[in-house]
Amino acid sequence: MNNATRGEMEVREGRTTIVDVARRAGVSKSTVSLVLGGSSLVAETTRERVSDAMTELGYIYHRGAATLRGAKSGVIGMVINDLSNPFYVELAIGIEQACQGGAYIPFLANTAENAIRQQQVIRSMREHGAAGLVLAPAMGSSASELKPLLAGLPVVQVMRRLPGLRASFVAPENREGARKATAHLIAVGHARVAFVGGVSAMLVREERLAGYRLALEEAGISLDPSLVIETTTNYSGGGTAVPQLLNIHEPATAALCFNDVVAIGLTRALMEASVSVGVDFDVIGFDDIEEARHTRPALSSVAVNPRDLGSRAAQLLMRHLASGDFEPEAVLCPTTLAVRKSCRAASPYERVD
Amino acid sequence: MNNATRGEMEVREGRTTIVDVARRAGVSKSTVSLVLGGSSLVAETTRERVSDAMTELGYIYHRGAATLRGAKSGVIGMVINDLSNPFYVELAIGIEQACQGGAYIPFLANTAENAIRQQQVIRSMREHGAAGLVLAPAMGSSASELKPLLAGLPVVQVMRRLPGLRASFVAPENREGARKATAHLIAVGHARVAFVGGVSAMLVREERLAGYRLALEEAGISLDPSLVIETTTNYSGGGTAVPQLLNIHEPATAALCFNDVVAIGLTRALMEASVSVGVDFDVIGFDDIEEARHTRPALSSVAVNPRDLGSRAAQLLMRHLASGDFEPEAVLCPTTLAVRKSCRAASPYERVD
DNA sequence: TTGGATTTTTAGCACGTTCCAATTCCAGCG
DNA sequence: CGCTGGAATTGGAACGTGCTAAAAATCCAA
Repeated sequence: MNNATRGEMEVREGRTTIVDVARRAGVSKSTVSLVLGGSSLVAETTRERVSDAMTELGYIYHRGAATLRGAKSGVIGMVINDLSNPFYVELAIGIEQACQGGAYIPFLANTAENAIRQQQVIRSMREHGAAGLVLAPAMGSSASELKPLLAGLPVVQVMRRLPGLRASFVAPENREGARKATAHLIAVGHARVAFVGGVSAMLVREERLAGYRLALEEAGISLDPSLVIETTTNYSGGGTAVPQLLNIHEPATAALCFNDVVAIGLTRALMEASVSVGVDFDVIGFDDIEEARHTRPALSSVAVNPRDLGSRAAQLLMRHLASGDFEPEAVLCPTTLAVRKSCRAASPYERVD
Repeated sequence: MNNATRGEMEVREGRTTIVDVARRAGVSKSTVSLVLGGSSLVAETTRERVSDAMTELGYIYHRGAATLRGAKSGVIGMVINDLSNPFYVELAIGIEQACQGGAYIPFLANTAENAIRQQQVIRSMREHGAAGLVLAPAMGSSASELKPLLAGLPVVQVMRRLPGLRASFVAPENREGARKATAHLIAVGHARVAFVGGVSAMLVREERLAGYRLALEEAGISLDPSLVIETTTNYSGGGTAVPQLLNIHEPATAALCFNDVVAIGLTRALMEASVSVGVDFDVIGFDDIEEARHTRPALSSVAVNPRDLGSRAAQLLMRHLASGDFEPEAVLCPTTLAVRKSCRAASPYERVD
């Protein structure tokens, strides 16, 4: 058996290439390339012969070799700050869904709120030729450290905006959502409404707090700084606020919380202190996570719809990619107030369940 | 201004390459390559000069071009069946953590239990040169459809095993966990213990059911088929089981559930039917998700520790990659029984909170 | 059959990197 | 001064794919 005939049978050492397929199908590699590109220049019978050869040999397209020639990779990177937070998981799923059927496949990486890791991950995505990025920036990361890494790459920021970074931005209407919720609490009769959760360094909190202030102002209620309470943003954080809400001269009778997790923590602590939430004290959260529907009493919340947010971010990115125009754009997504048992209802916000 | 001098100043059109860096640093491209590889063959001063040139030009390594020469990409793919399930998110985080500091960066893709999408995603990962895969197979996918796609690629399956696929496998000790939990219910005095949730097609359920059977057998209790109840695996599924548990000749007094979500649904439905869980009726779930700690009464559960599972899967994959030996291996992770308020406690399982 | 128009296929180069062998450099030695 | 040998650097040849210009094949009407 000589080399020539063995060449036909032999399973080639390395990866099967376009040339192997071409040999098997009895055409040139260029024809195979045309088939891969779905060109109409190739005859139906030839196309089939080539396709068969590909499946027979288990051919796998080599994107690295393609990007070498300047082809776009078809990958968009999702760089997410905290996957242990269900909110951001929903966001990621929204991005993914928007990519369905489109020309892009999304790959997800978690930075776990770690700026160093965020750099690694972005670098790695670029090295692999990602066409664009949806970025939910990690806490403590700055525009200056990311600028050189992101140069020339279309980026859409979600939820958090890095001041100084020239890139598109998609976020919920934090201010308007907080205003609506606070106004609702005032409308059902509360005069002492608190704002609970988060620390002052957080940009998102500033926006929500601004909405809270605006609603008070509109109702002619002057802001009492002792009713704005900073806490850690977890279950226990909500609990720690209880004494500051109740053990004061004029106790608060309602609270808008920075997010649902804080609100749930607050609710539990109030119930344990024999304050009946939804009757003696009204609570509204923010984000409307899945759990809000399942706690007792069910938590009212400003619904942000993270899937929608993710989906819009992805769509914006794909628009940038399709047009080649990376001019930054800002998209604000409307919020809705979901009123449940944890606060009183009144028109136009009736209970949703 | 002639071309030669302009060449120095000009910002090159496309991507900055290793050659641009070499020119800037006044060395050959080979030297730059050596610096990139961290070779000890290059003098310290030269290395610095090259590094400076790289940052000045904003050079980004082109992995595609590298893999062309046979270099490994340093990427491992996590193909996960359902990211809207917190359990699998934890699993993914475990994989990620195990990769920290290692030579590999994990990229995550969600298949949403969709076999077609799973194929696309795996194909895409291979096209980008993933060195290996951690795969949590989508429901309804089969070994035969994946075999050609996975040929030659080291793969570690987690949680679910595709019969017929020659690949490593990492899973919790489902059988032993279910046995322990059932034995505990029997030990605290129950004679009528039910198994609730899932449908018979699910392999994982079969394993857990086997452990349940084994515990009954060990206690000399004969299996009552009417106490093995199939339901959908969601909150409402647990609720539908209540009549079948209570409206029979000898009602069940305890239940081991297929997973925590079913168990929580069952608990709610029982409480609404005025059956006090943890007093009149004992419930144990499976997986020990975060929510188990937060529902009232807190849910007892067989803790699977998904992070550990993910981390072991990643470690196994990296061992395969390092050794080049892809001989399949099976790893079973021990489970622990976390006893909380939803069932009675007894030595050696005292309440954990 | 012929000439031109149209369809189909081909050969060859470019891309950014790594590997290999070859070359230069330099200090130390006889 | 030439020689040696190790350290440092270099040039060139791949690698697998996409694109382009051009060759080849086919078709059609006269």
